[in-house]
Amino acid sequence: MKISALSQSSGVSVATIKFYLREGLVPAGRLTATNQAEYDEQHVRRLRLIRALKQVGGMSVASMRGILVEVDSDTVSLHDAFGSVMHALDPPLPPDADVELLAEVDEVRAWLRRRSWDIMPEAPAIHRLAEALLTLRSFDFHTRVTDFESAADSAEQVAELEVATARFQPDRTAAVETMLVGTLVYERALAELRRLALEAVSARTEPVAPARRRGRQ
Amino acid sequence: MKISALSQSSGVSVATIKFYLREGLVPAGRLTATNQAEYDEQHVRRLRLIRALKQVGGMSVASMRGILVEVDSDTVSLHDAFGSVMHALDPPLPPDADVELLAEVDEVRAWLRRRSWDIMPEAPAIHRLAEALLTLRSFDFHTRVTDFESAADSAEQVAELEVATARFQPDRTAAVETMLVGTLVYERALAELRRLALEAVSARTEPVAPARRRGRQ
DNA sequence: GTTAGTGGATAGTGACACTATCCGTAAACA
DNA sequence: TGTTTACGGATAGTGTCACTATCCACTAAC
Repeated sequence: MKISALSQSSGVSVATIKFYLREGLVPAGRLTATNQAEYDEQHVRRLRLIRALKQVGGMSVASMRGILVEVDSDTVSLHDAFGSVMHALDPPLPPDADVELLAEVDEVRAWLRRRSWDIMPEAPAIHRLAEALLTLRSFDFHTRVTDFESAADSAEQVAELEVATARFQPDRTAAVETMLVGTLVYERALAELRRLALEAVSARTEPVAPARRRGRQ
Repeated sequence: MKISALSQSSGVSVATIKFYLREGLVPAGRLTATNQAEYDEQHVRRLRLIRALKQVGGMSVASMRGILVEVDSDTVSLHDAFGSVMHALDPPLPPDADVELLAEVDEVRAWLRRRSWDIMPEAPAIHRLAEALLTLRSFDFHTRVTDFESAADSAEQVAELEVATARFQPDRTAAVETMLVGTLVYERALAELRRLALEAVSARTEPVAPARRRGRQ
């Protein structure tokens, strides 16, 4: 497969593929001459992944490069690879953490321990969750981690399915790519589900007058 | 309060406030002379909201303007205002929808009907959810809306709390702003929770050897 | 009366994600 | 065999975005 065929089967323009090659998002093809290279299904899959990360995850080229380096590196266990990708997904932590945030982080960690969730102590998601909880509190939501038991149960349920699907993949790279795309796209799906729940609850709380009633779907 | 004081109490630079004023993200102050204006708490609150939308929601100035127009417009009911903001949050739908997507949209709508969720038929979230489900399926996840019953239950639970908190606000603008920030920040929090769940499930599925075991938090 | 700060306008900056062009070479076709 | 097309690789250019800097006439504060 030459570059124009790769462009055809991925829907990405030749110029853009060249750009991604330069940026190291897509591995180079196998050279058959000074100006001819062979690309394969691996490259098509990679371009599909890049499109998903960009469109659904809103990721920048720089952060995709960071993630894809983790995808391609062969760490010892698949779990380690998942972890690296997960940690690379969250933006790096700023070094300045105030007391309030640290206290919240401790609460989250204690909650995780009670749930028997085995998480790396330095997982960025812990900090990001604590941060979000603090922001919520500054906007009048009296939310604590402990209010998330039911949400955690349902997240765990979906996670089982995702991990199973990822582990079912034929090779390691495909497994990590599946985990990555699953993380982001399920996130999007569940966020949209939440928005629908908000609209439904708001409608129930303040029923719409019959005259102006929206048609039911 | 003059602009330098507003800058102080919001942590946003004077130059940036001027920029937001030009862009219509922040309402103009009350002019007391040709070159003097008064700002108040409303402006501080707005700047805090903008920071949250930008940092947590990753929103662009253009989309924030679109949202904030909805926040400031006084529609008839609070529910309508919530709806407008919700619909403005999702990017506008492309006019080209293929058969596959439309079928998925129908499935989502049928599911919503079964759940008795009263949603506007044209809610962008329906399309976005259908889109995400299709993407998941193209990546080996055999996911259907009906797999989200438990997730929907827990989303509904959190939504109750959010709507109650928003309705508790003193004035309409504050209520809509609260709903908006709640939508995005809870989304972030639940996404991080999900990432933790994935790490926990992955660890459980492939236990880490004791020698390399990460310390429990 | 001097100086610092103000609202408002305009121009400039740096990052980002491509996109276009050029080059020497190789493949595909006539 | 010649000619056209496509290739890989390099470099330069483009449009958008979110500020940022500078300038101006003017006012407030010391």
